[in-house]
Amino acid sequence: MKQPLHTVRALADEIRMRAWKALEPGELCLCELIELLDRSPATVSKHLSLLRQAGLIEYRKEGRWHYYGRAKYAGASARMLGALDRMLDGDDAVRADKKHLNRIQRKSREELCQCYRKK
Amino acid sequence: MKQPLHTVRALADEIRMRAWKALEPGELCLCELIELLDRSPATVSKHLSLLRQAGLIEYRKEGRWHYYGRAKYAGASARMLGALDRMLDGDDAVRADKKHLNRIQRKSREELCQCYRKK
DNA sequence: ATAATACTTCGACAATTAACGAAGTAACGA
DNA sequence: TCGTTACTTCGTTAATTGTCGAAGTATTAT
Repeated sequence: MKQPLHTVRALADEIRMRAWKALEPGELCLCELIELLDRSPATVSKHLSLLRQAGLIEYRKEGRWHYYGRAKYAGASARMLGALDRMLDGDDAVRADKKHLNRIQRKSREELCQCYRKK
Repeated sequence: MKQPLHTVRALADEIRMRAWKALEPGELCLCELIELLDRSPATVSKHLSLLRQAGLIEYRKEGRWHYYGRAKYAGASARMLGALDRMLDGDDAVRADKKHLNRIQRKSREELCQCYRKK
């Protein structure tokens, strides 16, 4: 039961499912995900660490920035996750996130990460 | 986000994932699932009602017995659930359940459903 | 050095969920 | 009709999970 359950549980949360889907085209910096998901840095960080524990995403540090991206999947996992991607393509929230992410990525680094200075 | 999340959440529990997998070959009576999953009737019934709300299983009544079986899936859902089935095939707990279920199904109706008389 | 930035981890609290006994319902049997 | 059986729903309790502020860490800037 271990691995499939672990994988499914990791995706069984709105924030984590949206984050995972947002990483389909490529890696993102945490600050972009914070802005996209509209949660505190601590919360987003914790969700991503959960996805990481499940082996669904990886991350690399580049100076101060932490980039998260999908892991490589194989076998039945890959097929399951691929099918889930297709299920999510039609979803309203996912499409809203896509638009939102486009706007976010047009911003500069200075405009982003405002979340740390906001108060 | 609605449907895919609903589906994934329904499966994000050990008992429900085992129940769902146990229904792959065909429908089962609740008392068989109670014996298999080793939980109280109330607990098993509630888990199955959750799977039903997610559209993953259906049930029909035949006299006093309630038979649960998988729903028909289509499109990306079908592919996702099919891949999940393959992921689960290798799992130890799933294989133990298969053996256990074989033994359970050799029992008569009178031997089964002892769970209601046990105390 | 010192200060700021971009995060993560910790600790606390609130909300959600799993579990089951007890009470309720529907079907069958005497 | 009255009891029994097979189950569901309800109500409570315990455990888990989501959330975020505060404190901690690593990296860059001055």
